[in-house]
Amino acid sequence: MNNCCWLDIAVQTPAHSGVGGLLSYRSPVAVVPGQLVRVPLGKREVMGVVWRVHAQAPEGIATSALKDIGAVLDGIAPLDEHWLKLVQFSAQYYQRSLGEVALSALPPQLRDLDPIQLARRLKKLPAATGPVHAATGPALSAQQSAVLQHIDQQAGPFLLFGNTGSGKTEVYLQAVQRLLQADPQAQALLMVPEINLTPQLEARVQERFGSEAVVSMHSGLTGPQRLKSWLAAHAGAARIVLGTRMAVFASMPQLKLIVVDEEHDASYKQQEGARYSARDLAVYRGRLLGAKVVLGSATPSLESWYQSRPADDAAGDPGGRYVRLHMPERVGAAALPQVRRVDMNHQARRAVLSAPLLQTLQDRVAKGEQSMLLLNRRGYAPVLHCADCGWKSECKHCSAFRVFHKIDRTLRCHHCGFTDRVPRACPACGNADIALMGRGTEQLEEHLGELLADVRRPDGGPVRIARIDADTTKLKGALESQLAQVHSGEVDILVGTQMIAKGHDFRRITLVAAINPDSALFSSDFRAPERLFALLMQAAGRAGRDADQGSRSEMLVQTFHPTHPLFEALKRHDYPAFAASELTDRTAAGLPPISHQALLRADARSQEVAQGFLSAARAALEAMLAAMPGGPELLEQVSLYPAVPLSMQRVADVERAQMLLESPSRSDLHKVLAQLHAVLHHLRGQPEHKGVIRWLVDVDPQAI
DNA sequence: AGCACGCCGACT
DNA sequence: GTCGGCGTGCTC
Repeated sequence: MNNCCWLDIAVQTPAHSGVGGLLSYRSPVAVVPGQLVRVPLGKREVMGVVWRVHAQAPEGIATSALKDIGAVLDGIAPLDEHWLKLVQFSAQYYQRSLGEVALSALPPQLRDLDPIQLARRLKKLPAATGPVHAATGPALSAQQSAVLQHIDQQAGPFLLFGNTGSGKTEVYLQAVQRLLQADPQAQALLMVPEINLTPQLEARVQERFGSEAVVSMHSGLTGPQRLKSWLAAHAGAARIVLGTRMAVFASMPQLKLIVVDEEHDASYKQQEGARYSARDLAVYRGRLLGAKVVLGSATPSLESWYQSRPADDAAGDPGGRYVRLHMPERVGAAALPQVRRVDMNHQARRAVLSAPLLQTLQDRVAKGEQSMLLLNRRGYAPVLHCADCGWKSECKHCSAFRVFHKIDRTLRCHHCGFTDRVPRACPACGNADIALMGRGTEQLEEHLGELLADVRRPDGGPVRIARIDADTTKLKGALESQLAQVHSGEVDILVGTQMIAKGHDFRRITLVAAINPDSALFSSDFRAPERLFALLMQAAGRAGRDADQGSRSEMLVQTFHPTHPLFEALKRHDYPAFAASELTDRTAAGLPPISHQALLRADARSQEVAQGFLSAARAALEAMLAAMPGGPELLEQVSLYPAVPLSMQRVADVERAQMLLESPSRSDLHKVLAQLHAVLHHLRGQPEHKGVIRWLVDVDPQAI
């Protein structure tokens, strides 16, 4: 056998599996790092990515134990060094195995197809396109031109802080256009938070740059579509890649510009497997490549806002690492809607719709204008309740109430999906009089129909009410068709969850109302106010985007706390004021973005086992650090909190507990996290922790 | 994670 | 007598 070399190869094995690192193989033929290969692993053959190539056999493992690699996928160019580095960084930062991150960043079809099928697929690929011709865009406003000039001249990364309607998308498109003009080989990556938002951006980008050079990457694609997009990007033929968070891992050898639209959106954080933040990885990737990175939002995350703070010489603060660019004006001079707070303390007790809101709704309907009502709770009523014995519609598998859905008379758990028919009488005491508590979108829709039954549209017809939430959009294409109804003016009042506030342009809507936003003001989640503010600002931006309607569009907020600073800032459309007050609170409490957090979570059949595992981990970690050079200093910088149940403690009969790690220093936090694997691996073998189902690490968690 | 091997209950 | 439940252990 002609032994050319020994290889370290990344294969899909999770970090906790005992073979979390790179595996060594022997190769009879020359290969290079980044090459895709098939290798034997146990009884099967899997795909791997060549990470390192050695001329000598590895130490610490018998040469006889090393297997030969299988086929080399030589029809696919090796992944470049930057991609390998991005994956390496992600794996280390988010505490997962290299192979897991590498392989999940590749299209699944690449793993599953055998080499012959793959070769056939490769042959069908379109050839690389020539220079991309861009259609002429609209004339830029002065502030758009100024922002583009900054992006041209400075290194970034940039935080583009621009109101809804200020023309951020046009800035992105022009930035791409300038890039492609300056560098005919260059590629650009545009990310949006949700799959729902890709079609409209896709249409706009294709209209400008043609469809040849544009591909999409998101989880809604079929296997073959995704493979095709990936290969086109990898080969450099796709010059513009549009996608959701997964697209941050797209192989793009000529990547020169990354745009993260609505950068504050929580969807950029992956919530399973490697829990990466695509926004943060975009910034890292940009620095790695020397590519420009533009993060855009009307309500930036406090992380990005803080990171783009100007220097304060008096306080000795050198400022953040991002460049903040501001676009305050709305294109076409459309004013932001006027915000009116309705004090619910002065309304009829338990009224869902206040008198002023009802009156305004009637007026709008009579004038033929559209309204949008936001209620962050789907279903009919959140809880079913027996007044006699106190029974509530709890889910027997989760620590949550099951929600009453009137349409099919079911009680549904929104966490585990457990569903059955609504009981006729109280299951605990037999009382036939069981009552509904609270209101969801389904009930709001029904109530509105009753309350506005006598109101007529200008054409004399009855009010038309539509509801859009996760229940009405489950079927494929349902969201699109419902949105089309709204656009065509068939709908007078749109009721929905936050789903309707995000990104969709409803040009005819002149009234937006938040029905019951108060719970976020007093949530145990410290980011709840930030999310509420972003949601309401975004919803406000939906109203009256047409200039002729802007002057009379308004937003109503029903609240028991009308003087709350959040609503004061909302009334003035003043994100900076809101951010400043939040940052003051966060600083005082030592919370992100001032500090950095990680969560260690354990799942078990019982809460005791889950917490016991975490407590043991905490003790072992402390003992280990105390004995380590530099460890005691680290422990002073990194707080290890006691294990607590998750706020959603039990889901589908699994008890969940977590331990928070917090530090003002990101690097110190990571030094501690680096010790975790060894500790947890050791604990896992002990009999008292046998009941642990799984553990996971969440770095920079989005909710604690 | 897969995928084996391995040792105890209800079926052709 | 076998099919199959998922506990335990290994994968260069």
